[in-house]
Amino acid sequence: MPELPEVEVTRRRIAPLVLGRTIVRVDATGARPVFLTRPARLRAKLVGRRIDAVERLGKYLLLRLDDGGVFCVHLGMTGQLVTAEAFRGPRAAADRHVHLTLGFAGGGPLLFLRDPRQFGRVFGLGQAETSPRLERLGPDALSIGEADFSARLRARRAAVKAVLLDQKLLAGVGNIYADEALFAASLRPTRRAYRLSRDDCHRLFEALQSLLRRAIAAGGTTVSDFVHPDGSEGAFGRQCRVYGRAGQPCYRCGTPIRRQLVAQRSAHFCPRCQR
DNA sequence: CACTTCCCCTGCAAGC
DNA sequence: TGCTTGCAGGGGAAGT
Repeated sequence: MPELPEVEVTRRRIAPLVLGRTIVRVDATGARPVFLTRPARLRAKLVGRRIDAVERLGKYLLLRLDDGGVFCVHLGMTGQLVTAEAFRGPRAAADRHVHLTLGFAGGGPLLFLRDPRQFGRVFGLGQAETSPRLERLGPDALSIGEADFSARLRARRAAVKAVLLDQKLLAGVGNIYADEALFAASLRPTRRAYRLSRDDCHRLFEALQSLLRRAIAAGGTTVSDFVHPDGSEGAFGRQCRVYGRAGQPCYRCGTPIRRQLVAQRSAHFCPRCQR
């Protein structure tokens, strides 16, 4: 599922395709839950606008428009922002999971939002508009400093896994990278955040930073449905140490990896290496 | 306020 | 084989 690295990879790949281009076509298929801004209104906000910047905040993609507005995209769990070359079997027009198509002036490629489970969300903001969804977000996981990270973690009593997943605290971390970072820092997902030592926080911070950067460099993780805009897959999945490995031996000590629900989400960890 | 539980949606795997 | 059931998950809303 797209987390910070996958969204960042998507941002880097679509930026050269859409930057400076003017949107001339917005096809939206029905009133799906993905449209926080209804299709007709979204069309009115986007058609004729030029894309001046492609930014990312946590797991949100922000396409800045030439009138000061912003087109916001969250890929949810199975969302993909892809061009026509990503479609191998059914063409885009016949794909019932394509909810939005953007066409650009001057021969730019079509950009499709495809999302089978429809947990993704799109919305448009006018120049003076703000969104509580964006305002709620904590600092981006790649730009936060260690002192702020530690202070925020230790202010919470919940399980450290649940805290890492809380976007109000830290934006961008999802289930895969939370599990992998906790493994790299030798911390159990169930540890209470406020009981972490300075050294625990230090190791977790370093593990998370390193992990996110390596994942971006590898093109993200293809678990579930994430693909690049051209349909190719991320290569980081092969580097997972615990995620999706329940019952298989820990790469460090051989103990079977355990899966346990934490905050209603499956947590994967090594019961021997992580304390 | 802090934290937990439930729910949206579809594809896939497991069970009968 | 073909059906049903359960599970996966981001994050908002409702509940404790």
